[in-house]
Amino acid sequence: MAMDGEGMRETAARAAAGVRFSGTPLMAVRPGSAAAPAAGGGSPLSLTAGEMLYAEGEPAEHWYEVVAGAVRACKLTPDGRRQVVEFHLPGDVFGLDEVDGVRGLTAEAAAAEGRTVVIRRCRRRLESMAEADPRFARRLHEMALRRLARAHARLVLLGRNGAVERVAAFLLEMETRMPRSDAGPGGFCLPMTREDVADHLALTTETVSRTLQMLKRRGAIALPGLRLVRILDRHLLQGLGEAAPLPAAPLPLRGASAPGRRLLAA
Amino acid sequence: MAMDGEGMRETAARAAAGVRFSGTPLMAVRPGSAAAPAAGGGSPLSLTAGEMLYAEGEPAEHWYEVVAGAVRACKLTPDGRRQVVEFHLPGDVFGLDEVDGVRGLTAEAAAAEGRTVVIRRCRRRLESMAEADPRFARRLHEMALRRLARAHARLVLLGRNGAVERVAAFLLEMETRMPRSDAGPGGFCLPMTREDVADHLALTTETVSRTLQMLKRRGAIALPGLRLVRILDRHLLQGLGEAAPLPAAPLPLRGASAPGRRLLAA
DNA sequence: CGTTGGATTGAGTTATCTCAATAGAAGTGG
DNA sequence: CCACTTCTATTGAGATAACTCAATCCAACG
Repeated sequence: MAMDGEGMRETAARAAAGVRFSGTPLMAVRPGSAAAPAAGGGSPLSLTAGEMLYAEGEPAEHWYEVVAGAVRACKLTPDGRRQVVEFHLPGDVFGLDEVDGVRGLTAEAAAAEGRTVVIRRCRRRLESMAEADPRFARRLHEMALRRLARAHARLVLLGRNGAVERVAAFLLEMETRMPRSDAGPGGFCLPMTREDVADHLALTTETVSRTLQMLKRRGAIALPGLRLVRILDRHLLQGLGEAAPLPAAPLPLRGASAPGRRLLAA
Repeated sequence: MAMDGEGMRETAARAAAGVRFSGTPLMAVRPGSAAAPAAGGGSPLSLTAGEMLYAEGEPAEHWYEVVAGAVRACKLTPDGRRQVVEFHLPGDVFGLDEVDGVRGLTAEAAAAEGRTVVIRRCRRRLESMAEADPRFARRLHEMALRRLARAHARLVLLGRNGAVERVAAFLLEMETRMPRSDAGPGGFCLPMTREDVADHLALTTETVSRTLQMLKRRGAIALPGLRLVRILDRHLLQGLGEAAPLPAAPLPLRGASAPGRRLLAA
């Protein structure tokens, strides 16, 4: 597996240098900075696959940083349907977008191989920091806005794209977010099961599986291992991930919905 | 139409008393408050159906408040597909969730009858206010978090619900957000076309139409006019809007996807 | 080496989409 | 005020992408 021994220590070291969300450090640990103490403290938690960190509706007392593995943030419907709203990967922070101090999502360890490690810290402390330092508060606000923009992009993906486009977009996103440790260039390890991917893309495991195999047959990706993916033809994948092939002459300027056609076959 | 003459003046008056987003006033105009001048100023704009306020990618210089009609905030794909991410209704403010000062969504007047009226104000001024008053900055942050939670709820709706559930949820939401001016108790006017609704719920106009007619046949709603809706059986709608009917004995605790079955017929 | 849980593959079903036609409002100009 | 156009909404019939159910495969693990 990718996230143990050397690999894991490397990730932990990077985390110690500054908490990140999507590439922007939340708290750069400059010596003497107000942020330094909070970045230093915190309790590491080690979770096995499926373990829950918190559930929707609970009071929100902590926020978290992923060190290794992956966390899924999901909504559950009373009848057992599940929507994975977001995956949190090593370096990401999560659990600080709560309204009125109540969890809006459920967070569970997703990584199926190895353990998922997170660092837990106090929300109260973060809040007092934000009150003391307006620039820090602004940073938090900006992070929330970025997540909002992300959620909007996902709405389009789920609302207006077919299975091929969803899976292609997901693979391209994961490639940029995961450390490319295995499988050479363009290769990475998916830290979650097909079921998790399906619940994220609003598909079934069967459709995810079939779509991956189709992308492989088409030469867009290679699947060197159960969880390993290597991007072979990024351009092809991007084409599939962005839109359906444009219709020729009678361009439907307002045809709002038209998922990719005839793409699973051959 | 509902939003002219008396009705419209009423809405404008309410707006003058304080800018609201989803029930929480953004700037309560207390005499002498720092917020008062900003709430007072601003240029009113009158738009005809389809007119664009701003487009994705443009620099974001202003924010807006809806006075009458409705605004749709949408994403457009290069091939003409559209996803209405949110509708902004009278009393709502929008256009202040931008990342790096660039529009992430396109905003257009949606209301098909009458004109859409918005008030435009300077983002710069809002930002300096936020810098001056941490409590105000906090309010802005909270509003963003609320919109994020809303986006998450919509992800579930689009990802894990069938057409009936989406339409039912939409009607219930609109009932709470729209002024109940026409059509008596539980009655309101949809300020957008079926196409807008379809692009919001990720359906086609045909499916929206068929679903509405089905809800009418079932006695859940009445459709006294083209755009008028009256909720007759809120309980039934809520049942349809929340989840598919629970399967009897063999409960699929992990069956993640199962859109409502056999609901369009009869 | 058998067991277990995830992943894949196959065959049939269906909810929703597409295409096409009709019906109804709203607006325009004589 | 009434034809005429135009846009929106509804209804019908057939096509299809994705789902469901079911079987098999495979890797990991005890």
